[in-house]
Amino acid sequence: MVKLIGKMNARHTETETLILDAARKVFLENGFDGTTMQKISDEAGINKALLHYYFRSKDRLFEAVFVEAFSRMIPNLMKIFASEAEFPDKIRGFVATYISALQQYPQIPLFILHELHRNPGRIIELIHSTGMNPGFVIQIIRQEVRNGNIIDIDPMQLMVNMLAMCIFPFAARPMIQGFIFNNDTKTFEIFLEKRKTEVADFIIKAITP
Amino acid sequence: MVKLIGKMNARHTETETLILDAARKVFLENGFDGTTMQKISDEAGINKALLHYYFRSKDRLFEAVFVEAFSRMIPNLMKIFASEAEFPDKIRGFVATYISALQQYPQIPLFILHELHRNPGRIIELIHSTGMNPGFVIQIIRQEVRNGNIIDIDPMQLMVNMLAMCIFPFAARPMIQGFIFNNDTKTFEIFLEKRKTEVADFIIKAITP
DNA sequence: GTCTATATCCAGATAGAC
DNA sequence: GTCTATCTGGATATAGAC
Repeated sequence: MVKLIGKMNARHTETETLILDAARKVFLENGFDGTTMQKISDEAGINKALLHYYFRSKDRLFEAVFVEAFSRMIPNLMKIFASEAEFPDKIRGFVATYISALQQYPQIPLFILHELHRNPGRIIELIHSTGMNPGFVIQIIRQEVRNGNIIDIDPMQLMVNMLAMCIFPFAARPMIQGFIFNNDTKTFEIFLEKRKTEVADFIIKAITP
Repeated sequence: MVKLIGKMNARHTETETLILDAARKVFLENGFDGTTMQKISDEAGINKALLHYYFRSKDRLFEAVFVEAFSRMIPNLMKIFASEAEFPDKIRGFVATYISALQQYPQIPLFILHELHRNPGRIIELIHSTGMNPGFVIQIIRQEVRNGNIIDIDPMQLMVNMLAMCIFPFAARPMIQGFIFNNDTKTFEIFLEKRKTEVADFIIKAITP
């Protein structure tokens, strides 16, 4: 009994976690089509057949990784907009927190964008499963416009602008780093760090009346 | 001789063009890993073996498509910045022209971003082969800052902001359309149309002193 | 130049020993 | 639960007939 409790409390067995870690790494780097079960089992240091023992198919294993990554991409950052802070401070909080979150998993944006393109149908299921609601932020923005706190701007456009400036640098990293920074990783990271405040300032200046 | 001239003037034979058109379509939609030679030959309505007759391998065929797409992605829009127009008008021209260009090939952004991620080394060759120079635009912006025509902003940050707001909506279309527009294609297209002026206004307001 | 047929390889998945 | 061995399908690529 005592032994069992120890085992039951762990949501995953050791091997299962080992596999998921390896799968996350390989899938995020190479996408679904670019990933083979062999690569994953090599990364995990176990046998290929074990993958099928724990997760029945490549699809199921991918789904586990994708859902996890997706929930990180659409974070509960929305809560920042629900706070009582002034609107400009909400912007500042959102931008800084979001960029910081993405810095921890920089491959997620491109991964999600590519896989959503491959299978757009998956979106609908996932929207509901994450329980997030973009319409909420839209409402907040609309209210700020009505109150005259910000200029008359389409909330959708503002929201996409915000997301674009936060997410794009991660998805386009090879291009930006290669073109503009002569492939210097360090410079690019400083650039990202500065964006946490620069982007917020940029947006705020654009929308204050 | 006369017959030959007719043939020589055509850069590609009929079949070659047929293959390239099909390859472009399939590669842009599915990426390198998601594409099979079978799909391409089906799309072209010819035999699989013919692909290898005209282009030796899948890699070579892909390269032809990629280079063409890449040169569209990094357009000679840079020339707009070389004109004698006022800086705000340059912004307006760039945004409107770039978004219009992308509307014609909406899958290009995600395709390029994904493939560059898969093979970043390819960038260096291509930067030179296209003969484009991002440093040029940076210089223009820096000059405007010096002249006091725009606020003191890091030219790199401004440039990335500009590119992000133009390109991101195309790369993230399934997400934006699915989340914000309830999967309504028509609404999304109107949204894009409006961005041609909205984004420019947004940027100009953010950078005018 | 265009086809059919085939060689070769590697992927995902399963069977069965331990 | 973990391994080796193997099945089966589908991929790129080539050989050779027409």
